[in-house]
Amino acid sequence: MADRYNPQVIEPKWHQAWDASGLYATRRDRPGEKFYLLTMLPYPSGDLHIGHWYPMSPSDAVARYKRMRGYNVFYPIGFDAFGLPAENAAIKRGIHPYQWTMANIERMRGQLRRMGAMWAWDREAVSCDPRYYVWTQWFFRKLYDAGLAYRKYSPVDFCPKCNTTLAREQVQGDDRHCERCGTTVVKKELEQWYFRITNYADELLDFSTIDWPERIRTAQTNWIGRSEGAEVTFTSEAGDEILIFTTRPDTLWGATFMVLAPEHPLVEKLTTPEQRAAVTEYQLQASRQTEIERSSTEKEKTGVFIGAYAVNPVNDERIPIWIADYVMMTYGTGAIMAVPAHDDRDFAFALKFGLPIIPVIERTDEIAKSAVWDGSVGEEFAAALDAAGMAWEWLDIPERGKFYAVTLDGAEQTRSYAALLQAHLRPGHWGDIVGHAWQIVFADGPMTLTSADADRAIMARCHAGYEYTQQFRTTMEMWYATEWYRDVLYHSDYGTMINSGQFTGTPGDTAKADVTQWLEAEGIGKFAINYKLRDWLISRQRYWGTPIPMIYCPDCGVVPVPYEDLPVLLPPDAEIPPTGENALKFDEAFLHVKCPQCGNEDAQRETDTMDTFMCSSWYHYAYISPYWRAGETLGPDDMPWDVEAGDYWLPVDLYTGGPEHATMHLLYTRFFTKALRDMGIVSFDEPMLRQFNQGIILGPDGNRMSKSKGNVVAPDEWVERYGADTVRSYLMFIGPWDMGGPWNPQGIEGSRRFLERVWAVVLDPPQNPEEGGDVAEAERELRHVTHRTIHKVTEDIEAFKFNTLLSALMELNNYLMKARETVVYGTPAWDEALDALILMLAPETPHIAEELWQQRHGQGDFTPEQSVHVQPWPEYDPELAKADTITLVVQVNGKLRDKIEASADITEEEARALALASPLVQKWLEDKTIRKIIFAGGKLINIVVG
RNA sequence: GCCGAAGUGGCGGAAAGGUAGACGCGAUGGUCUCAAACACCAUUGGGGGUUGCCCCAUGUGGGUUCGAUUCCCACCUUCGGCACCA
Repeated sequence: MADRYNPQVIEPKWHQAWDASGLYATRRDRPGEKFYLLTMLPYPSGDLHIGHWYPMSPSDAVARYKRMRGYNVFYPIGFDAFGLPAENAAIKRGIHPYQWTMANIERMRGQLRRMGAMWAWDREAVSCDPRYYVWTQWFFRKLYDAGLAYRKYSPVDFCPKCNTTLAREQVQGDDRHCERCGTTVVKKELEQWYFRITNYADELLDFSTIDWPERIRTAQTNWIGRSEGAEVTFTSEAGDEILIFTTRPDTLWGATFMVLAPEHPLVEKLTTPEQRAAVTEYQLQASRQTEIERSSTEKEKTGVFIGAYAVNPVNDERIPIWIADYVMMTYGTGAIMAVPAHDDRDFAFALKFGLPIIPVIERTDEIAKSAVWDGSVGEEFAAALDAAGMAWEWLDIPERGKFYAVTLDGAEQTRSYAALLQAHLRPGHWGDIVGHAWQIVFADGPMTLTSADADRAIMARCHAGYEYTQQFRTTMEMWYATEWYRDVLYHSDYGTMINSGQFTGTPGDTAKADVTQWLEAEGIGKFAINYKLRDWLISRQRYWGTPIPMIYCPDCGVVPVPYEDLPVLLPPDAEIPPTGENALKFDEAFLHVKCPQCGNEDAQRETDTMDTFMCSSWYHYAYISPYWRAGETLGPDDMPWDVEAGDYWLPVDLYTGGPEHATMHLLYTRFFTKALRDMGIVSFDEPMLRQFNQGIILGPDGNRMSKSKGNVVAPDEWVERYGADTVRSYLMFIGPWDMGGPWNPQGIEGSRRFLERVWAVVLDPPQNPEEGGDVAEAERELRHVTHRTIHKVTEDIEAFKFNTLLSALMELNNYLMKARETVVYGTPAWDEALDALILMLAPETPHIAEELWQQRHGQGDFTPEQSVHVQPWPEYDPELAKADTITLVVQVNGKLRDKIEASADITEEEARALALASPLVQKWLEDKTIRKIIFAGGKLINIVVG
């Protein structure tokens, strides 16, 4: 009997042997292609939980697999070591952020090594090391020199608790809270540094050269938010030009008012004295708004009329100008034309404030509705509707009574209905048609809602004729009161233009382009594109980050730190103020500096540090040659890594990580590479060719793991109990890698049992061997099973389907357990099967695979050439995988009726004969005629009877 | 509201348009044991039955097909992200 499987012994043993033999040193001498596999670098928060292992175990398996396939694999790791938690820990515990971070990194290195991953530790890079951040600063300077970094005085989101500004991506939720600590952010006016990521907006929308998950591409596309439309100049009555952006120039004729953002610069000038007080009050309220925690997501529209009017340039209509907080100063031009008939926000605003709503685009479905109140027409109306084939029903509104609710389909029917209605109306009464047409039909003829003037005329007649309508300010408001109408009152279709002067009748598919062209010809407006994407705000008012290498001189102004003076070092002895304020502001030695341009002694350093996403935008380059040229003097023409090595390894072939970075890190790093390309530093357009996002491992209760829920799974204790191989394989077995799922503390037992059984199959002799049997046949069957498994496992690992990969290996092992007791034990086919099993386990469970491989093939002292992890991946032989017999599935009308063992190369003729001969099948054919027989894929036959 | 993902046994989950529930967990019964644990063997979607059988079942309702968990249409639910972007 061999020793029992004891991971506590073999795992440390192999860690040591692998390290000592240099097995995982990065090599370029293998015959195959290079493969740069990158997994998102961890933040050293202190403890690794199982959530860190979840992305890393499968990534490591892929790296190992690729190596067995002959690739030169580069699989580096490092630490994203700047950031707020270190500073907060410093305040709380009186430890310097550097010490805190380094202690955590040391602890995590140990935990990561216990996983047995094949990381290239010789290429480790830590972003808070001055030898690292000197290059982060160098990149900042290059971006500055390229005009991609600029400083702007602007209102920014500021977290009072973290004491720093946040990028737009880092502010979340309706209450606009800080991503990190949950505190509601405030607006602050500060001088801040930005990167011009917006220069690359269009290029960032192009994913054609990279294989990234759809959800990431969609998230980035939505985030960049490109819209095409037009900029159009409206003019105030006093002659001020008000520029607006619209995606719907085809709706210009329906603009019945304008809305400016409360902070729009023209508000001051345009506001009339009578409205001044109300406007100022509203502006104040709006500016405070982000500071107030909003309790509800209901966004009731608010706004104030500023007293002034503008002229709609397409039809010379005089329209009022309002301010409202639903218009953002930061998007477009900060001013809009409001087209309430075809924009839901404008529609809600107009309804609330009684502004006219004039449809200028036809519905594409041509549906119309008409409500005719009981008594407005004679009783013969119902029969007339039926005779004309018009759909109607009686509806009853308790306070208002009954009405004929007529639904009309198409222009033709709507027209004839208008005539029919008019003919049946009693004197002094009316009925409305809404949707495809917009009319009030009176006994003496219809009035149509074609303009704001028409709206006023209609209301005047209604008010005079029927007291009930006097509560309504506009025709649309009156119609809106009938609930049954609501779904046809507003739409945003691209339909045929109506009520639009010379453009009336322009079809929806060309309307936008036609109007834009005309606007340009008339000099009223021009084609324009807008993005939601804003420039990347990188300034952080914190100590623990990369100092921004800039100097402010009383004489020269903003002066960049010369390349040769880099790095600007963080003062290691800085005192972290308990308030969380930036220690650099109080560090006299850091702060005061001589101007590098004019020598003025009163210059000051920039005290802000960079967003840590700057560090992670280029870490995959740092790994190429970590701490490159440390201590040397740098210049603008240097290369930030070993070019020869970079040319070999770059770009990243596969990037694995979480999808939560979709609009931050993954967008920034693409921008960064494109900027480097334009500087001539790299020659490719995208940093990572392929990306795969894993899911989230949940707590045993199915919830996200968090300290507050008390459901965090710590890997250390599980490794102690079961070994790293069991933890690794269980994490891969739970389910599809990209789906995540709950950690089941009982489920892991199965993974451990599986490895125990592998151990037993490989090392233990038969327990109750069977006597006799056909050896050749048994070998053929075993080879069939082995090669089918190789095929399946190879396909699965290529597709990152580790759960089904492992279940295939379990099946093979289950088969071997039974086969061990037969004559096949000890045959060449048996040995081949054991080797294949071990080789296929090597990527997922590297320690047990190494141990078993060495027990079978080891020759004394371990050398890296002998390792299971450099053996070639088993070859799949399709001939051997083929089975001799199949189970022919026989269906009658698609229902399973019999299964018949048959030769694998059975012909359709033979299959028919077999199937029809089956008594189980014949039962279902009695009294029936065979209509058709389908023979599919050599494994199924379906008899169709009727 | 918009975008994305997903609904299959008691649970995690399998199924190139072709035997629904692979593999594993749990459960039940058995072997071993003084006993327990481990291990091993058997059973394990629901219902019926004449027990070498049948019916029902993949969120709901339709459709395409000889055949649908898979494709199409509509809807419901859950999770994740974005959210007044003109």
